Amino acid sequence: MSAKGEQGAMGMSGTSKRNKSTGGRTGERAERDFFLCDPVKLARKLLGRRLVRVQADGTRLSGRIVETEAYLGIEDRAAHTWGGRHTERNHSMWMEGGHAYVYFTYGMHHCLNVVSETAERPTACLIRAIEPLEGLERMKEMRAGKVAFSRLKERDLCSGPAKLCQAMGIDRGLDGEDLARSGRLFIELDGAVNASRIDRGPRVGIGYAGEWADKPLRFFVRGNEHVSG
DNA sequence: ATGACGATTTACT
DNA sequence: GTAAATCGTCATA
Repeated sequence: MSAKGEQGAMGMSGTSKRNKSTGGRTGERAERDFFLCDPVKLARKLLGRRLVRVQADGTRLSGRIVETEAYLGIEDRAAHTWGGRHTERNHSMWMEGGHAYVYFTYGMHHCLNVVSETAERPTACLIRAIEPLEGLERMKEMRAGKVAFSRLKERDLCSGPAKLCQAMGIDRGLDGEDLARSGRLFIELDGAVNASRIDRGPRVGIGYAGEWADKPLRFFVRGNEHVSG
């Protein structure tokens, strides 16, 4: 495919330095072509990358993506676009790759997807977990209220699709956001994960999807503490 | 207009 | 381990 933004291009040897909690250096940003591939490829490519959320007051929150799920669109019974469904809620899944699809569920939770492929194919990747890197204190505040502030551990902040949305202040106001252009929500390319460190398994919470429930479309960084479940 | 249902999380036995 | 919370969305009527 395109030369830019492909997997494995980043420094693999131990010399690359990782900037922790204070976000001094900014990484190279994911451009449009990064997202224009099938959702399984994107789910793997997203692992290790940095999800960045810049809040209204300028606070920068970020985390390393460690768990994703691919949703294959019309044929995929577990996908919101199954059978060609195109509704008000899932409209963003019918946008070009690189847009955000944020939906509300269970009457209280939001989940973030990264749309893949072109507008003709309504596919996406669910971001299921990130490892917090920047703005941990702010994330803690955002999460507090549900869980007693003092009892919140780092691994409680973003180890689930709705938790990370709460921690980063992601809701339907960011539905349809273009991650390739937005200043509020985007992906930085530091830290691709080697294929040998990626495990896969069935997707979570879609038992209703018949044969599609068993397909191994969930990807995660093996052994990472922030992976859900 | 209405009823059933979640791509989840938390608290509790 | 199980169950409650809680309401926007969608299919059906």
